[in-house]
Amino acid sequence: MDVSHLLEELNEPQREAVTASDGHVLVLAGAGSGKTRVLVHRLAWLIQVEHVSPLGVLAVTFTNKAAGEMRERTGNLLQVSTRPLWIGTFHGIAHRLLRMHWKEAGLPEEFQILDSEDQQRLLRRIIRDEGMDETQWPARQAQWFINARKDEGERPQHIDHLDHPVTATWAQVYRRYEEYCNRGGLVDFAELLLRAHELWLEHPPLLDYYRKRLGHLLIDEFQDTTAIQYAWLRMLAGQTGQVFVVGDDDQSIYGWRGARVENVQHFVRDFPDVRTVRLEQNYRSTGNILRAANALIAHNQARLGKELWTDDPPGQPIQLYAAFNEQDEARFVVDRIQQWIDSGRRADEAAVLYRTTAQSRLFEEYLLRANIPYRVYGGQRFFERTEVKDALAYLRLLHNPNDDAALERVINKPARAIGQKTVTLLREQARAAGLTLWQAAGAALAQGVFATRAGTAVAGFVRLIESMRERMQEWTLGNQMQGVIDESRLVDHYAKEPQERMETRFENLRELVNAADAFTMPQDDADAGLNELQSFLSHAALEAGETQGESWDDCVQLMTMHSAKGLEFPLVFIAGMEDGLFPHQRSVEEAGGRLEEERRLCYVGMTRAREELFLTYAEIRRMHGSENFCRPSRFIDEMPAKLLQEIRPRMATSRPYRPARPARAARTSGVVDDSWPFRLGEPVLHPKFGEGTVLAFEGSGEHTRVHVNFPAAGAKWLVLAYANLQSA
DNA sequence: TCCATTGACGTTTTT
DNA sequence: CGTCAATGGA
Repeated sequence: MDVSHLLEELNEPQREAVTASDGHVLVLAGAGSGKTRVLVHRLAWLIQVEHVSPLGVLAVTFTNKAAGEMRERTGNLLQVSTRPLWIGTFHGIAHRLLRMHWKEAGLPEEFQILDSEDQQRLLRRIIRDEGMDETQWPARQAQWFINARKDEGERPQHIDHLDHPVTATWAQVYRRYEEYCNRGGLVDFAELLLRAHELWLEHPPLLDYYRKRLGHLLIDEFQDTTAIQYAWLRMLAGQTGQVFVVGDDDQSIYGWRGARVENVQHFVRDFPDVRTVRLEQNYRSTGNILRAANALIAHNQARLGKELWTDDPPGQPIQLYAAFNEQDEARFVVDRIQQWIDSGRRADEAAVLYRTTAQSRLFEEYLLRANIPYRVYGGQRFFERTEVKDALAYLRLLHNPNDDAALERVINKPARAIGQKTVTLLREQARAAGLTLWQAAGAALAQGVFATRAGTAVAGFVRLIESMRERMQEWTLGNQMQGVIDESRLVDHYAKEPQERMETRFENLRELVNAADAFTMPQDDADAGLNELQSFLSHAALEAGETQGESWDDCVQLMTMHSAKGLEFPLVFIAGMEDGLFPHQRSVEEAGGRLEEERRLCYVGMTRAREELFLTYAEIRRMHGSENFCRPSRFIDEMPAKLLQEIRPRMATSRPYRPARPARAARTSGVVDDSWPFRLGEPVLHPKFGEGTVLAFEGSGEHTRVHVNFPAAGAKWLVLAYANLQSA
């Protein structure tokens, strides 16, 4: 069989990885080195050349997007249906296993997935019920504790250091939380993985079946695997499974949420005869960008070692802009994007990357003002919106009324006279009897525990849910969705909100009905024995939808460096290159390699750029309400100076204070902004207020306003045309 | 039950 | 400074 099409587009190391036979493979794939291509070609190679059955391959990724992309590209390459291939996220695969073997996993057939918001609400509930002080024991921290334990594969009984009072308290919360979840058939994200692991651990015949069936395992983004994921993988591989992992230790940026880079080293240790292949040829960025990124990452100690190179020309130097303050930074970035667009390039080729989400605000403001369309990644997703989750909660109750998280959410939405008092009573009853809220409501009604009014209200709610359950059984999914929205009168609840808010909520609910209407159950779910409703609800939890529903067309891309991983753009700005912000103060202070992770994040950010890379920082930045003098990021100093070009000489005069900052090498004189009559930071003279310092500009033409700080009169916004300012 | 004021907090996020 | 959540008065 002619297999040249599988190999001809590959370079030597890529080919070596794709065609490796017998044994395990570790591919250390640098940024932009064709990682996905290698995975896809490997998959195709196994099937077409080694004649492995498509049913015998499992390919695991971290995100749904990556899984979808792998499936699509594999389909294109193989020109056959990818249906039988098991490609999915760790969570998706674990979920499927639990659905197929719910009995063995000790779950009710109708178990539901809790997303992190549900989880947090439930924990808040438990902490209150336990009579704990919420300010001292925040639900967020409980969530962090429990998920971290689960990521390590630990149940409450496995927890060490119970003599430590804090640990003991959280362990107790963990225990209570488990009880709640087990009663209601609720499974959070971390639980999916842990249960799937335990499923095999406790059912050797089952494990044996999967070991025999899945002889080839492919894992993407291996540096991001957690302890439990690695344990799960090892277990599945056993002595016979062939494992092919792809990862980059230099791009490990999720250590803070349980990812373990060490797994890359462990892999070589734990599996026999691992063949390691390095992909170092980069097909994305210019030579200068790669040289700077290489130099930066070389400052990390704990590395397997890798150096990116390219056949392409060096390109432009990396441009460094020292902004006066954060406004000036945003202004500069937006100006440059405007120039890019004016030169005939597209807006969506430009990306602004930053360390913290809060930084997006100013860029949005300036882009809005400049009339440049933009898109912010990482906002709320469709299935996470309040109204969508409310409506879904009703649907969940139809499916499983013992779902406490769903019941609590909507029992008084819209207001049905079931107030705080009644709900508290209900919870106490449930807790005392070890029942779910739904069961407790039934029992309390039978025993006449409630006052008359409350009793009527609760009975009304119970009847509502029961009647919907009975009547909607055979309805289509779309009709069920519309049905619960109508009959719950959920819209009453939003009707009193401000007009605009209300309209978006209604719009989203219509959209949700459309989504339910259009939903077709994936074959995988059908195979796992799910009904359509189960499948839809799981889909909503596991794939919360695109970050922003809006159109994708020709928008400047704003996102954190974390969200930028895996993407690439011709023009990239990394903003806020200041010590304390990036690397972040918290990471610098914390021991244990946090700084190295920040450096890797910077490396990830830089290697997103194809053609041009700008680094910007502000000398003064307003943070938490007060002005801070900033030192440029240490990462800038870790790049070779000859690859950097400073765009504007730092202002030599006019600042009242000088930040403590080591003197930097001589600067090339660059472009001075000439669109305004004064420079930022320049001293000016006002006839009435005296001498002041220019802080910012706003607007253009005769509407230009200027922000000037007068030591005598304070900071003022003045209309430039009338202010009669002179250079001092 | 609802809105408005007050207060605490401030890194990164997918599933 | 800006956001979000919780509390308290009408």
